[in-house]
Amino acid sequence: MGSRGTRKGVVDGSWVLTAEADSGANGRHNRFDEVLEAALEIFHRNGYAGATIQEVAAQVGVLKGSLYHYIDSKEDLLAWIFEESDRQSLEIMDRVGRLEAPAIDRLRAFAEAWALWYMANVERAALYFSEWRHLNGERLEQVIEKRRAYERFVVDLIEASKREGDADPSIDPRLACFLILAGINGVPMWYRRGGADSAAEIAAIHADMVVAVLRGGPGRP
Amino acid sequence: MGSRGTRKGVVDGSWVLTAEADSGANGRHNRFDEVLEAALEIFHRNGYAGATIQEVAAQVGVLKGSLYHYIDSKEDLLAWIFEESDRQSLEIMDRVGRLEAPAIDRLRAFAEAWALWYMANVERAALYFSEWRHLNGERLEQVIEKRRAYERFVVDLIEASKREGDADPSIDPRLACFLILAGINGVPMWYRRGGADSAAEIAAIHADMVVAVLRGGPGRP
Amino acid sequence: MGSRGTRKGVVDGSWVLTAEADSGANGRHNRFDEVLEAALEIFHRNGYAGATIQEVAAQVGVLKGSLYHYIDSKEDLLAWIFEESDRQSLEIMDRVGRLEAPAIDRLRAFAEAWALWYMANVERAALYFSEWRHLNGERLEQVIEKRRAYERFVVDLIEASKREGDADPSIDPRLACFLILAGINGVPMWYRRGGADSAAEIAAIHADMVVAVLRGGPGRP
Amino acid sequence: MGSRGTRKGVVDGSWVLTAEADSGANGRHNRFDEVLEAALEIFHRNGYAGATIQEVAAQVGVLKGSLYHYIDSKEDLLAWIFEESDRQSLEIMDRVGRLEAPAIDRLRAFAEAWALWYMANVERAALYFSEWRHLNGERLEQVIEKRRAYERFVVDLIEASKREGDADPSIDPRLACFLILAGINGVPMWYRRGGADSAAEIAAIHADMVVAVLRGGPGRP
DNA sequence: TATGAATGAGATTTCATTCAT
DNA sequence: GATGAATGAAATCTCATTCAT
Repeated sequence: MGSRGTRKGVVDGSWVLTAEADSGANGRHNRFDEVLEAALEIFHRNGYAGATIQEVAAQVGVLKGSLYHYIDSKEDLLAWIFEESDRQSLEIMDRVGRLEAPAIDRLRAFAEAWALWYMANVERAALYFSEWRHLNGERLEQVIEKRRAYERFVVDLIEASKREGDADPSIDPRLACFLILAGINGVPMWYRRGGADSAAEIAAIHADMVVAVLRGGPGRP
Repeated sequence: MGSRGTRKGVVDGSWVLTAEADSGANGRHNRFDEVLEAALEIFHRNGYAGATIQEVAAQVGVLKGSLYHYIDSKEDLLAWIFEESDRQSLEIMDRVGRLEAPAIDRLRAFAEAWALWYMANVERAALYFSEWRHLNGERLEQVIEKRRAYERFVVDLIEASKREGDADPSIDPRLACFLILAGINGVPMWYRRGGADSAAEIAAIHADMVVAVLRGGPGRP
Repeated sequence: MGSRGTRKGVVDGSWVLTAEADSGANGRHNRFDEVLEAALEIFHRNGYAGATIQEVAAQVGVLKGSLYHYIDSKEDLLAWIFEESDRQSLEIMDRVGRLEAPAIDRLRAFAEAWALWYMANVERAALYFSEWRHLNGERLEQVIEKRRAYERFVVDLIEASKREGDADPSIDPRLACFLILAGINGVPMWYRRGGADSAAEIAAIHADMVVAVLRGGPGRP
Repeated sequence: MGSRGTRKGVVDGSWVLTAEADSGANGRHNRFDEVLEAALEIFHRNGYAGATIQEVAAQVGVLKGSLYHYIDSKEDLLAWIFEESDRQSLEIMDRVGRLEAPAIDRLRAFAEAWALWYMANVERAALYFSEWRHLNGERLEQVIEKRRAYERFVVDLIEASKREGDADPSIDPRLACFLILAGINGVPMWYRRGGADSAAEIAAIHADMVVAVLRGGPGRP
C-alpha cells in the first residue's frame, strides 16, 4: 500500500494525457498536429493499411490533396505518430530510471506507469504495437531498435531484482519482460475510457500480477 | 505440479494443433484448405487490409483469378478462417464445460487451454483478435455475438468461483474475464514456436497469474 | 373482313409457335436445343453482353465448362439462335411470296404475319433486332445481308402496290418498309403473352396501320 | 396542314436539340457533361454491358481511373444519362399538358413531339428504352415508376378523346398508349440524321398513324 | 458427356500522389 | 495554403475458355 503511494509520484504528471492535452495547452494547436491526431484516430479505427488518406483529410476537414502540404507520404503520418509515441515511452523510462528504490519497486512502477499510459492513450498505444510493420527501410529498423531498448531496460530491472533477492532466480528475464510490455496489449479490446473500472485500478492489478509472477508466488506450489 | 498433470487431461488432445496438423495427417489436403492456410499466413504477415489476393494466390501456387473458384470475395477468406477459429474456440469451452471440478479449477483449466491454443495457433489466434473489424454486415454481428458468448462463459465461471469461496468477492468479473481472454494477446509479439520457453510453461504461468489475481493473494497487501 | 379470312391462310401454320413447339413435337428435344433455348431466355433477360455463359449453363442444368461440348464460343450461341430466326423469317416471306393476290394484300398479309410471329416469339424476335451488333466478321456481314434481303422483299411489294394503283405514289418505299419491319419492335416493352389483347387483334391493328399509311388515306388532309 | 402549323408551336423550342446543343452553346462545356456525352455515345454504340469504362475515358481523353472523379460507378453514368432523359421527357409532357385544345389534338401533338425528340436524340432515346434493366435497386424502381407516369399521361389523353367523341369508343387505351410510345422505337434501326426523309416528315407520319388508329379509320371496316 | 479446377485477359474500382491554378 | 482535376499503378473481381479426369 505504501508502495503504491510512492508510485503515484511516478505516474503523476501531465504525460498521462500528453498527446491530446499538450497541443491544446499552449495554443500551438496548429494544422500539423490536427493532421496527426486525425491520422491517429483513422488509423486506429481502420488500421493503417485499411485507412485512406481521403478519410484522414475528411477528418481534418480538407481535401486529400491538401494533406500533402504537411506530409510527403502516407507512411510519414505513421512515422510521425510513432515519433511522438517514442517520446512518451522514453519519458516513462526516464522517470522510472530516476527513481531511487529497489529494482522490484521500480519494476512495479514501470509496469503500472506503462499500463496507465496505455489506457490514457489507447489509440496511440494500440497503433504503436500493431502497425509498426507497415513502416519501411530505416524507419522500420529504428522501431525495432527502440523495441530492443525497451526490452533491455526491463530485462536489466528484472536481473537487478534477481540480484537484490526480490525475484525468483529461476525467472526467465525475457519472458517476464514481455509479460510486462505485452500483457497490457489486450486492453484496447475491452477498455473503455470512463468505464466502471478506473484506469488506476486496472494498472494496479497489472502491476500486482507482474510482481507476483516475478516473486514466484504461492500460486505455484 | 501434480495439478498440472491432471490439467494435461484437459488440454491433452489433438485439438491443440487441430487446424494445421489435421489436414496433413490424412492426405485429404484439398485445395480449399490449402487456400485457407495460405490466406492465414499472408493475412497474418501483412494484415488483412495490407494483404493482396495476389499474394495469397502466389502462396497457393495458382493465379489470382483462380482463387475465385473457391471464394466469392476476399472477405470470404477471412470469414472462413474465422469459422474454423470459432469451431476450435468452442471446443475448448466444451471440454472445460464438461469438467467435474470446482469452478476455480475449471477457470484455471480454461486459462491454460486458451493460452495453449493461442500458442499452437499463433497466426490464427492473432488474426482472430485483430482483424475482425474487417468483416461486414451479418458476419461482423456474428463475431461480436461470439465474443459475448465467450465473455459470458468466463464470467459465469468467475461468479461461480466467488460463490464457492475460491475467488476474492471484490473481484470484478468482467475485468477478470478480459484479463484471461486478452492477457495472452500480447504473446504473438514475442512468442516463437520452438523457442526456449515451451508453450506449456508459458501457459502454466498465465494460468497461475489468473488464479492468483482471482484469489486475491498476498500479492495484494 | 373477307380479306382477313384469307389472311388466316397465311398465318395458319405451325411456324407461329415454331421454336418452342417444334422440338417438343417430335421428341428430338435434345440437349443442344435445350442449350439454345436457355441461351435465348438468358440473352433476352440480360442482353447478350450482360449475360454469362454460367447463367446459360445454370438454366440448362449443367456446369459452364460442359456447355463447350455444344458450342465453340459464346458468340456461337447467338449465331445459332439467329440462324433459326432467319429460317423462320424466311418462311414468312416464302408463304407471302406464294400468295396469289394484289401486292397491297400481300403487304398486309406480310405485316400481319410479321407481327404475329413477333408476338409468338417475343424473346427471339427482340434479340434478333437488338443484339445483332454483337456478331463479328462474316456472321455480321451475313446478318446485314439478310436485313437487306428483307428490305428488298418489302420494298418490291410496296413498289408493286404503287404500280397497281393501291398505294400513294408519293410514298417513300424505304420509309414504309421500315415502318412495317420496325414498327412492331416496341411490342416487347409491353406485350405480355395471354394478355387481354390477343396477338391476332394487335397484329390486325398493325396491318391496318400499315395499309392506311400506304394508301395515304383521309387521315392526311 | 394548318394544324401542323400550330403543332410547330408545341414542338418549336430549343429542347429538341437540348442536350447536345445546350452545353456547346455557352462554353460551359464542363468536364462532367463531356463525360456524360461520351458515355452516351459509347453506351449507344456497344450497349451498356458491352461498353467499358476504358472506352468512355478514352472518348473523354482521360485515363479510366480519372472518370471516378466524376462518378462512383459505371451504373452512375447510366443513371445520370437517364436523369437528363427524364427531364427532357417531362418537358414534353409539360408543354403538351399546357396546350388548350381538344384531347385528340393534344395527343397528336404529343405523338409528334415524342417522335421528334426521339429522332433529335436517337442515342439518348434508344438507350432510354433498351438499357434501363441494367439499373438496380431504387434506381430501377424509379425508372419503372416514371414509365407508369408516362403511360398514365397518355392513357388519360386517350380516354379524354373518347369522352370528347374523337376516338373510337372500342379502342383499348393501354394498347393505343403503347402504340404511341413504343411505335417509334424501331426508328434507330434505320433513321440516319440528315437522311432524305426529314425528321419532321417522319414525325408527321407517325402522328397521322396514331390519330388514324384512334379515330378508327376507313381502313377498318 | 460431364465435371471442376485452372487460366489469362480484361473489367471495374481504389487510392496515394502530383500539380496547375 | 487549399483546391480539384488528373495520373498511374495496383487491387479486387469477372468470365470466356481450356483441359485432365
